[in-house]
Amino acid sequence: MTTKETTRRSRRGSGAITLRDVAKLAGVAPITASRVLTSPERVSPENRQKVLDAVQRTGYVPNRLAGGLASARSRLIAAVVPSTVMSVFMETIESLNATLFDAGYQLMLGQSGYSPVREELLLEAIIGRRPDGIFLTGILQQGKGRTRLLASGIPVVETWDLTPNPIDMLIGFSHQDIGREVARFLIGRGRRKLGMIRANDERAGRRAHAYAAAATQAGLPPITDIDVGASRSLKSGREALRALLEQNPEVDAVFCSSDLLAIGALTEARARGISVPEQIAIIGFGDVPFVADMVPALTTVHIKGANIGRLAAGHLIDRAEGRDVDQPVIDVGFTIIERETT
Amino acid sequence: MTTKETTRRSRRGSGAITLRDVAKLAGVAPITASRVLTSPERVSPENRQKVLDAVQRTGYVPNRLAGGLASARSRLIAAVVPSTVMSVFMETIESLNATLFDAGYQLMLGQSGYSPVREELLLEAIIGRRPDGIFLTGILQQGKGRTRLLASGIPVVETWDLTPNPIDMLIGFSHQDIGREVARFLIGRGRRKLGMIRANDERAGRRAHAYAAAATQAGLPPITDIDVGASRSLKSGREALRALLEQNPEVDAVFCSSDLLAIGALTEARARGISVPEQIAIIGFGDVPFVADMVPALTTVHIKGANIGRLAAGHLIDRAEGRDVDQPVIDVGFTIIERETT
DNA sequence: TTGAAAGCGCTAACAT
DNA sequence: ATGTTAGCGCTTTCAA
Repeated sequence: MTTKETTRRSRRGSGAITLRDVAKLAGVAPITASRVLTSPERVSPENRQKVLDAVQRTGYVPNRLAGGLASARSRLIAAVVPSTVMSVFMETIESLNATLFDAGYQLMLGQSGYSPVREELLLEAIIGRRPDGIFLTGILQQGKGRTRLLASGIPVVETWDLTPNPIDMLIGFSHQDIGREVARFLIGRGRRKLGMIRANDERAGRRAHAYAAAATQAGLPPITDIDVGASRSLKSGREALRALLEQNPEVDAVFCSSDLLAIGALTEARARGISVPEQIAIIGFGDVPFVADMVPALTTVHIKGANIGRLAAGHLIDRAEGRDVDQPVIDVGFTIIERETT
Repeated sequence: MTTKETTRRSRRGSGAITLRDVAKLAGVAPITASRVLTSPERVSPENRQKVLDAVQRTGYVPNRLAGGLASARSRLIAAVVPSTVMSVFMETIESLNATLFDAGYQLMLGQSGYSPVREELLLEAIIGRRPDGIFLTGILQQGKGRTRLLASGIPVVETWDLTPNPIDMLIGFSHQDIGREVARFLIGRGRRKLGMIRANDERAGRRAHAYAAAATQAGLPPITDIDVGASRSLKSGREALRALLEQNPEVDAVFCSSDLLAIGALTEARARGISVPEQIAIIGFGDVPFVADMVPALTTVHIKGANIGRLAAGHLIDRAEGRDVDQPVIDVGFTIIERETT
């Protein structure tokens, strides 16, 4: 009775039920209760039942902050995306999240907003949470962010791109190949005056370069390239087609850096009575869910976004659980889906 | 020299730089280093500088798991959305996330996938992380989830709906009012045979009911209601319009439960040579970014999604920091934006 | 203004 | 199979 185990302490704490409470109620040591929840097979059926009953009765929900701190495994995965609204990446995030959740991991979402400054801050915030893995949309070439990530030792998977020197794991495809193949595709269908409408992000830039190079290599005149800046809206697609036609009225094919821009171009073409694909062929990028069912259905470059998410989740989980990843770099490729606009 | 401070312990720990390391390097106590990072004004300029230097030199990133555990403030906010792909909620999530990030909070994203079972599991996983606040898309009527949330004591904001008995805070609008006003809007423009195309979610159901009731009340024949199930694709919008016309060839106005369904209906109408708005008026819901610039531009119900996110973040942060929220329930309303399809 | 001590709630390590 | 002990890395409390 003079022992201190019933002593008031209580100047801190959230007041929530703890593992201690559960263990006390079940009449076992805290570690036994802990084992019931993490490796039930290592506890006798009787004790297991007692603990589970206590959990039920108290409505106990384990504090993963504490668990993560003690075990150095947060079961948190962080994902960085440039943007979430109408973004081609969300399919990837959705499957990433679903796969992670089923394996007992939680997703933290960060938006870099296409800004390097913000990305820097974001990475610091992320590392502070000690996630078991980090998912990056795109790749991270040199810079402070890359250094920090490397130093953190946290498993990283870069995606939606390819690079000879990934930080760690990589699941993507070649933007250069896409640009080249789209050019060949259009040329193969008799197009000769190629145009491009694109947002000014780095990946779209690489697609554009390869596209232009392939055109030149085929002996065509230089492509007409319209940069819409940061905006990826349907509206800027419309405006861009207008600008494109002004610069080069003879253009007979346009590669757009996103489906939304392509729909904008398509809309503008229709508004001007330009027939697609007869006078102008239009091809998008991303194959967002609804472009297949429009009239005319959009020809576009399909990326298996959900697949990227699933693979990335698998890799990250493997690494988090100490398993080796046999194929740390995967090229998931792409497909040009021909529909009615080419 | 016989003190234990230099004793090897090292059987645990992640090996990362800790506050201890920084403090040692700066020649101060850990708590002083801690203060530099949380309340710098309480530390002398000299010590402050020494600590900041040490942070720089070591590349120290505070472990927020440990901080959260010690302070009972995780600076984590959890958000539950039904889906992320092409979803009208993403604008809300984006502004929620941005506002939270600027205030030093991190967002955890959970997908309920429109399934109550999954939602249940998700809530348990979320509560386990001890977030400082929870953002819910939609409202949570009775059920285990609601009970658990209430029991957790975590601040909750429900959104995108209204209810007389919110769990805690609420930022939304009335789906019933929308249904009624859309009906009145169409009737006011001379439409008499109203149709509805909708996904089978509960909120769309309430809009549909009010819409139907308003039609009946105005002395119109019963509306024709097409349920597309769980699918919200453009394709199902097309199929739905087909079904609608089969059931009721005379229909002269269609209210769709999402913009994507509306675009589907629009597409099908065009494919069949039905002129919009002359023969059929079409109105959507959500006002996703690009429907304003299509041809024809879609008439739709606009919700200030970004506003909901910002307000919700503000409320959650206020509550997390112990401030009172003077307007825990906010009706952000809606606007019918008339464009070219009505 | 600074620091020592004592935890936050959990789990790894080492017994038994 | 179960328990004891000692932390994880930080912050609160209390004292100087």
